[in-house]
Amino acid sequence: MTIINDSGASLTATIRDVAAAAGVSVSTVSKALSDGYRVNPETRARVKEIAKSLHFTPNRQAQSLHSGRTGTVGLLTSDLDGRFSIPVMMGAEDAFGLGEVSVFLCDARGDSIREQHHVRALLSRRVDGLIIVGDSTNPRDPLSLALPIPVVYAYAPSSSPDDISVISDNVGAGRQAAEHLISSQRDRIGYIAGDPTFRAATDRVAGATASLVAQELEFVGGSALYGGWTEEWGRNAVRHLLSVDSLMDGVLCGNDAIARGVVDALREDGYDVPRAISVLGHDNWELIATQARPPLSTIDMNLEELGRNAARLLFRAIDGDRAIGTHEVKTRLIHRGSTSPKY
Amino acid sequence: MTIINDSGASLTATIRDVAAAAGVSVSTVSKALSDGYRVNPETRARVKEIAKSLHFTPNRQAQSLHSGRTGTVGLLTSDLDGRFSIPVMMGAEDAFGLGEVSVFLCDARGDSIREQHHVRALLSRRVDGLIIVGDSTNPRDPLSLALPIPVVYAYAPSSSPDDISVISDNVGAGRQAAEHLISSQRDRIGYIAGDPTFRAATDRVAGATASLVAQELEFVGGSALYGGWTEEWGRNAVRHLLSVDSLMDGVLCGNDAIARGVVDALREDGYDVPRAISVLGHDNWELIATQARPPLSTIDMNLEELGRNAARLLFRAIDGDRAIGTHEVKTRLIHRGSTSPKY
DNA sequence: CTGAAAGCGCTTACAG
DNA sequence: CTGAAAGCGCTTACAG
Repeated sequence: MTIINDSGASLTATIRDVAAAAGVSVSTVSKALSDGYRVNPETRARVKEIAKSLHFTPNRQAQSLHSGRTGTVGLLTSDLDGRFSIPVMMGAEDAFGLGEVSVFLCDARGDSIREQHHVRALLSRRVDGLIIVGDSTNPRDPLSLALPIPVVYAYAPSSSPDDISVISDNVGAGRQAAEHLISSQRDRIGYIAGDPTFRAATDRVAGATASLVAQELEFVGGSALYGGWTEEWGRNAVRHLLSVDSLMDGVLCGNDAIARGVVDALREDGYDVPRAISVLGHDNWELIATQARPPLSTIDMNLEELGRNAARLLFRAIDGDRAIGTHEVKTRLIHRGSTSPKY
Repeated sequence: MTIINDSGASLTATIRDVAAAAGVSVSTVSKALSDGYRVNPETRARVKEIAKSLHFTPNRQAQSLHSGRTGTVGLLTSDLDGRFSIPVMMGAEDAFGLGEVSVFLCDARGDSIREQHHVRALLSRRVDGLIIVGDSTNPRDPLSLALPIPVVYAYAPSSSPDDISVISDNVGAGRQAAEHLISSQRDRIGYIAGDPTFRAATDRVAGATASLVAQELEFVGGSALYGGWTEEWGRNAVRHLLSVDSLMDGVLCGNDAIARGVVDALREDGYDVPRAISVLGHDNWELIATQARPPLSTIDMNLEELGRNAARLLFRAIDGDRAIGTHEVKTRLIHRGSTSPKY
């Protein structure tokens, strides 16, 4: 948008305005502003001076016509209101923003038609690459269009091994969780898992199971209890587990909502958390975890780091180095009040 | 990024490739693809056919050199992880996405240096306009740079009356909350407010106070109790209020976290929510509100609508119609289990 | 060291 | 109806 003022000059100056004001040619202005070109130091100084006084900002759209790169990237999410995609996006935005690239945000709202539509729009803007961030850890179908630019799948991996994906190490997270309880001398551990249709739920259970087995332990009741991701499920399930083993001393939970339900039920039933029974969640949802009584120990997925990695992998791919395969980011134990040594 | 295949043809076709393949001039292709130009129907059909087979997508960057508009807009947020900015952004993205405009996302992280940096980057990309999404309802200083493009402030209004701002009607929200309790035959109402340095806290109290006064009522203890936005504050404050008036029959809370603390404390102390004491929150944070026992009635700020309005106002401004001033969006009562008629 | 020219991918009067 | 030309804002060999 160009606004013309009284004197007829454009409010957003072009390189020609600068050239005219400096009394040199357009090409000289271009070189003077670019560094790395041989230009008389005085000329350069004067041009820069004038460019600044005119608030000249080179038009990146025009520049990109030459470089072939636009310095833009598309971030395509399937659920903007998702608790998982936001931190991933923050990380990516952060990694890109430091360089010179700007990110286009598109929300497909879980609709593949909408997704295609957005991809086309992004292509017409000649983005240099694409990050597809998913809303669950379940693998997803790769984009159906053949794209002339690199794509990185974040959080939800592509189901194709030839694509570039970055995910959380949920199996490792499960292991990390179990090891934390085991190292706190807990040996009667129950597992209250989330919705079994979610890969995150089963992966976490798998990791935890492996750790128990390594210690020749097994879960209270023989195996993990699957349900939903809610507090209510946590409350109900923990009471059931206690009816199976009244001496249970540790509970692993599929996420923090479940864990919160568990600590609420235990407190109401007169159990001492964390001394008698330690409780560990997943996801580190601050809103829930910090306000619980006691505040929840939990496993953080390092989602911002995941987003940063996705950005880095995309950079590499844009530079021709496609690191195909699924890259995992390590999780991190957050120690709060719901876990402690037994004695 | 252009990938060259075996035959030497560019993978991302240009208008010249189409022209060559169709045996017509570049200008004819341009017109054929644009509709609204007089072109032989057969030529047009053939050109479209070929364009499609070549996967031709016009380069919007190049197009914008002529139109003066890029069809892009900047969304500058001060806290991407904020619970408030996300829905606002969703609304804006939604309103823009339906048209032909793409949105650049920038997260300033509450840092005004970073903000300036992002604004400059956006300017160099020649965005047609800017939406500044705040992280609280407190008015903020307008952008210091003089911009050649329109700006809309969302959620946090600009402190300048000459700017365009869209906010939630928090005074109205407070009124709506109080009227809901009053119409449920509650007449001994306490108010547990949030952090008094937040405009949202004081606005909501102001609205509720006005409604009570209109009924010749006053809050338990004479006035609202300010504290923090936490569950713990809610638990402590409600017990204090009960010590002041053991017959209190309604509690208005500054947000849902406070309300959740309140219902927890009441349940633990043996009060019947909602019959004996009704409790109402603000913000409609699903994660907290739906999981509370009972689920929380609350006031929703319609943030997506706020975002959509911001987008519409920006559209208008880009078209030359700057609706300056502060536009309010109405809030909405969400009725769940924590409020009910008294008898 | 500086500038005229060609060109990036497209559009739009203007001739024919 | 079609195409050659000029131009949008910039960059980059190429002469001078």
